[in-house]
Amino acid sequence: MEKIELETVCIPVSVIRRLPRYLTEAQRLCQEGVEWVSSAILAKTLGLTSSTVRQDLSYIDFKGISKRGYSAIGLETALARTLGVDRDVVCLLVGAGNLGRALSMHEGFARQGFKIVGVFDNNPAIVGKKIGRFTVQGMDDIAPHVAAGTVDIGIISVPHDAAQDVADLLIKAGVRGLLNMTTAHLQVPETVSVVDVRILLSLRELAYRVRSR
Amino acid sequence: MEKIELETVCIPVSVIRRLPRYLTEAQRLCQEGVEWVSSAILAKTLGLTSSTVRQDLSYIDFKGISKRGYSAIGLETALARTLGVDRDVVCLLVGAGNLGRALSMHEGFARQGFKIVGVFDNNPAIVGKKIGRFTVQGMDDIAPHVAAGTVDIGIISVPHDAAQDVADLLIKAGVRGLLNMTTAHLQVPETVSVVDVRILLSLRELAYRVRSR
DNA sequence: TAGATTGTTAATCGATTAACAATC
DNA sequence: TAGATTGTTAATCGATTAACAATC
Repeated sequence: MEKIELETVCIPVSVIRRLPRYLTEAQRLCQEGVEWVSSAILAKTLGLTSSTVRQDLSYIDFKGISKRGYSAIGLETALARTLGVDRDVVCLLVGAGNLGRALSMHEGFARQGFKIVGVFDNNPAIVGKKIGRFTVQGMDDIAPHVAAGTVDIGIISVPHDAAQDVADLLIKAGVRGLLNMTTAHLQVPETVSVVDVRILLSLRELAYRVRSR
Repeated sequence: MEKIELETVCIPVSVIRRLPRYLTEAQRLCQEGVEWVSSAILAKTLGLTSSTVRQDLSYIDFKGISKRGYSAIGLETALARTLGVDRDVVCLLVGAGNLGRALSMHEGFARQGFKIVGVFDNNPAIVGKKIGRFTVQGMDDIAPHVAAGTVDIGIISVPHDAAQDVADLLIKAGVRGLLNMTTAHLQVPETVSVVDVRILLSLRELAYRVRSR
């Protein structure tokens, strides 16, 4: 009785967080016409050790070559495949305050394959208003939008106290990934992924570090 | 020959990152009139284990009480003192694109003690324009501004390729802490602290996690 | 008092780094 | 060939979790 091992190697979260940075750097190197890059150079550029770089890259389906290093193009291709960069990621944005507005108008995201397809807010004074190329929609419009099944990610940029309700609503509608821009901790079922971007907490961390010297 | 131990306990970065979250929660509890909170409840609310909570809180100058837990007010006070929340943190913002504009107009930061005192950009088409209550200044105005010695933090929200130059300029002017909103890795001397907020990388991480299920 | 909850020590877990044989 | 650089294993480091005596 043999076991067929379906080599779906699980990539640790710590590595996943760095892969996009290698991709960005590989793209840059390709643009500049650089053909080969060593783990030592990559490490220097990204603030890592060469050991970490080699460990990380061992997770993707791509091999370097002794004495030469990694092919920039090969690296870019393999990382893009691993991260699924070829396909657009469809996002909904909830919360049309200053931050939400900035995110919805940020061309950088669209250029990198993150397409915002709807902006929502619960404030009647804002609903119906134009923000860049979007017309702000009410919260009731979220569910039908998600129902189409094309939405990958919900971006939450509402006040702290509204965050959990918005998360619940998005999850109920079927969204499986949340980018949490609030200071709240979101309680979600196992099937849903959350990544936190907490600018205020980062500022506090920084303030502490600057002062304690 | 005795050694006098100056108990300046160094708080690990992992703990520092969580302290602001305890503070936010303690403030909320106080507002709601809650007097006592246990490590188990705090853990539940913040998505941690009670063990982690007790370990973390052991670093601040404040003790809980067996059977009752932590006094919400005492916790708030001690955390505020540890994090230096009483004093305003003075920030400069460099890069008046969508993101920079949003940050400069975000009242939440000011309310939490982070005062932006100047917005700068190298684009002559933007310099002199009004953004909220700010008039965008040119890059040459940064150095004299910092020279006054009151600036704690520089916030960098410029394109990837300009990030390092801006960091160098801010550091040369005397800034000791940088909030990096770009995808670039900043090379800085040991005396300077950097905290990264990389929204695009967070989006990529999330996209990967949503897809690999 | 009995029981709940802390503070702290020890055990576990995972991530990073070091080391080195394989190899181009 | 000699030397540089990879891929991978083993060692280290640090963070998280478990356990439990102290204690209110």
